[in-house]
Amino acid sequence: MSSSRAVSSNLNFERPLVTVDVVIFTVVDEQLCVLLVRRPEGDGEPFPGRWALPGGFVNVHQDASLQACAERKLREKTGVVAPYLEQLGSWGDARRDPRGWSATHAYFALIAQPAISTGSGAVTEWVACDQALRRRLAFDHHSLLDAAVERLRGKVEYTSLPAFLLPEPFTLPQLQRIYEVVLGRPLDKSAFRKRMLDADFLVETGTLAREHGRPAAGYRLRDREQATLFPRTFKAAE
Amino acid sequence: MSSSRAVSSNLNFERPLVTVDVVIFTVVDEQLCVLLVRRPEGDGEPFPGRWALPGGFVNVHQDASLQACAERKLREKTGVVAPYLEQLGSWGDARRDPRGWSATHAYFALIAQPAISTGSGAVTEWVACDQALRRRLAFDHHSLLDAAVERLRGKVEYTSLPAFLLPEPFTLPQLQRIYEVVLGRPLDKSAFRKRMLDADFLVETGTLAREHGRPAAGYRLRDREQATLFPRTFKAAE
DNA sequence: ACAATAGTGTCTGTAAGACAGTATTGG
DNA sequence: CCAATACTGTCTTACAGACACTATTGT
Repeated sequence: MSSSRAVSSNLNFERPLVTVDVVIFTVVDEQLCVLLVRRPEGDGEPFPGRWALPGGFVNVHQDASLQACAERKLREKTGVVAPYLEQLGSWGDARRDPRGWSATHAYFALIAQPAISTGSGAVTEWVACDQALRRRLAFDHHSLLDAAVERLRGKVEYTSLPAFLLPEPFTLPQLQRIYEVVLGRPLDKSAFRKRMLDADFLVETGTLAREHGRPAAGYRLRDREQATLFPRTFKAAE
Repeated sequence: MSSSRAVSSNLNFERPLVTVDVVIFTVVDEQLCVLLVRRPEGDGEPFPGRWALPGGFVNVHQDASLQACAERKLREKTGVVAPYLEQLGSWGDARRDPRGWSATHAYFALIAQPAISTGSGAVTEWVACDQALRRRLAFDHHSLLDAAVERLRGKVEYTSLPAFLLPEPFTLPQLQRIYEVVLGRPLDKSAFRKRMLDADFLVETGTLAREHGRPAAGYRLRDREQATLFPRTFKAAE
């Protein structure tokens, strides 16, 4: 397609740089964490040594689509193949990258556990979200991360999204903990259980023993492709 | 910024084409409509003569940002300056444009009325959404339009978005009609009014006379920058 | 007075939150 | 038996929906 066909209309104008960045969330020690990578120190590199979200240029010969590009970045950094992956939005202007007018396509991913923290050569680190937002990140990655956290927090109020942060099978008390971690407030056990089970997005898979106390029922997601919407938010807006 | 500074890192790879498309909604005759433009017939133009969403290449010298670019497209086609404008998402892959790997940033706008239907030279038309989705549109614009309609329909269930489709001041019965048009089902008057007034996003501006019957109270939006979220959807999910 | 439209009051059903209760495991 | 955790039942409250009612205009 992009090879030989002569096109008479004028395409000889300057094109922006096109990148994809991925905000990868997981939960470690009951804390919502995001994956950061260190920018290289090479000559001419923007923001050398700064922490940044994993990402990079779209390779028009390697990447079939933006989504495929995001999946590639995620795979390269974490080894995870089939995560929950959702487009977050795009950020593009003349000044966000010193190398020129650039537009980045941001995705956000929810994965179960840092399967491999160090994949390729780059230095990567899981950082608690609140802490990551206090660091001086490269480019406008503070904005991207902020938007991602806000979107996640918002959606947690009325979707099953947090279930994608847990390895399967999981128990309802575990899931409730995740909700509470992301929302930053406690939830009522009875209401939580009724809500999850009524939404009918979980499949029971047997009983899971824990260290102490009564074993809990194990569950997995009926559909790992998309989240379920609840008819209401958790607490009425005020 | 993009001028003279020598950068040693290698930027000599092929860059995708970067465009912005805008899905512009309005309501005409109690129908949700979208603005379409006819593709030019020139030699080498993709999809000559087909209907498409208004949009075009990002001009790195003219557009300060993607959002500014979308506002420019909207202004050029409709003359509208300050609409509700929200990013919809991005579509990018190797095949959507025959001229090469391209990525488009889609926005969706809600405006009050086709102030000027014909701005620049291009042929433009307001088309009812359902009908537009049955036409064969250029590029992957069917997908973009479909996503925009779905997003709008979805958000109408729990946000004040439809208010941006009306010229101010408007009345509650008018607003309810818009909700019903977009949702495609009738709503209860009492419940609707309670919900709108409780959400506290409207400001009363006096009384508006109509052709027949009792005059209605006029309202305008307290904040034209963003929509208000309701705590529940209109009808419980089933 | 009547048509037409705007706006209100009242009842009911549903579901979330609060919270106390019961159930099942290991030591 | 006790600690610890999982799960359930019951009561209350909030609010959306249904629907009948009242209010205000023009003719």
